[in-house]
Amino acid sequence: MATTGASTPRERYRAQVRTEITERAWEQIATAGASALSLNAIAKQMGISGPALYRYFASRDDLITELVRGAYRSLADVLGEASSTGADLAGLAHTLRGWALADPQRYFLVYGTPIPGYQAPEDTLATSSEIMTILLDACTALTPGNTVTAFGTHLEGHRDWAAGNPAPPEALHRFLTFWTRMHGVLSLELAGHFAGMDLDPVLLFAAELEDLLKPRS
Amino acid sequence: MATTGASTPRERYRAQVRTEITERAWEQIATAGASALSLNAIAKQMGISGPALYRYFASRDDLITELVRGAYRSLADVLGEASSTGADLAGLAHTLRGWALADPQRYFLVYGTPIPGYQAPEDTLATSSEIMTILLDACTALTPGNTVTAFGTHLEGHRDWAAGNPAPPEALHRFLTFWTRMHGVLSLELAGHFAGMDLDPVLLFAAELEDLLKPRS
DNA sequence: TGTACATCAGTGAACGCGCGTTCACTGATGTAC
DNA sequence: TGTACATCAGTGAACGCGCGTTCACTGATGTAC
Repeated sequence: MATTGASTPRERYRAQVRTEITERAWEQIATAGASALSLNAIAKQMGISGPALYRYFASRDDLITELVRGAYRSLADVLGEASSTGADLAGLAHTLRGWALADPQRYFLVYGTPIPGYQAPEDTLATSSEIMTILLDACTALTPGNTVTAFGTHLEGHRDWAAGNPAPPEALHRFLTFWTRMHGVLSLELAGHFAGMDLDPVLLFAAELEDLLKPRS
Repeated sequence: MATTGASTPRERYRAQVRTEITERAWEQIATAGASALSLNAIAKQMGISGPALYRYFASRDDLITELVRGAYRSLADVLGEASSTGADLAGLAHTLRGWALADPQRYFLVYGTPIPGYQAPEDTLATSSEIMTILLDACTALTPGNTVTAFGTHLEGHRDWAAGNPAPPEALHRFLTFWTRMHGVLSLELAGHFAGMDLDPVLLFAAELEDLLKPRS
């Protein structure tokens, strides 16, 4: 929760209205999906005229960009918080799951179907790295004594994305496995693909996590 | 490739135009995403007037439904073909990957971010079962001698979705693991999340597949 | 084979709608002296 | 404390646009005798 420097009444008011706009925007996304986001609809819901929103966001794209930024930021914050209070990889996994379930459309805005042509703002790359770093460190804490896999060896030669993180190859491999497996279970669960199957998604999640935590051959 | 009963010239013509409409629709989805699908735009691209499309599809939703149906059908066909020519679980995995890479937006239409409020047509449930059956059988062929997991035991009591398939609990568990892990790698790859990372997605896919094929403890 | 009729693909005008965005404005809030 | 001025949030009218969909129609294709 980064504190803004706002201090004058006007600045506080502006910040408050901006916040309300983004809240309404999230509500709308949850109801009809990100592509149905409409500035006029948000204004109507807030009881103000459409053009008034242009005092707060330069365009519709600008608002979406802000939402994307907020989603990344929120995930980085929640994982950072968990990690700094001692959570290990299993704890982070449950934090991630809680964050995803709290607002599925927020999860999908970041990790779901990309809108062809839409480019995420550059500064989300930094937040994305922040998230990876937290998870990668948790993987490093878990790997001592593991055998290096073939894929781990590949990664050792292609580790630019790890941004200087000294994680050993086993940790790099485990991080990717963690990411893709958690995403696999979560995204199918959130998309409702297990809905008619009468199975308990949390048990599947737990089983995948347990397998992930085992020492690797 | 189920053969339609069409025989008169008019029926053949109709089928051909319907096909062209869906082809243009796919092109448009690939360019701007499923939510941007516009009947008028398709008509313009085909050089005919907008209302003419109503001879072929009752509404925009009807067209989308047809696309969804086609996507499921196509995957079931391609997996069925592979399976009936002797492919094992690994072969099916590569078939799935090939199908997904051939048209990412088609993959996402089925397994991607759901559009809140949109209901897939009921008959896709049958095709979905068809897909599951093929994969489940391949899992069954792989499981003899494996230990039953806790999650496998849970599934034994919640196997209605397997539609009478006599797969043992280990196979049920392995099927779900197969599904979520493949989806995890594929959907992140197709969404471009590995793009800036300079790693080879096919190696990650292969590593996950290899792990999946190992006997389970 | 030729004529009379039915079918049906495609047209063009029209409908109401909601969208993003601009612009000149009013009126309230804050600032300077 | 009171007045003069500047800032700026919000309004309402207007813009052009593309959408899905309907309707009465024209003209070509197919069918029946």
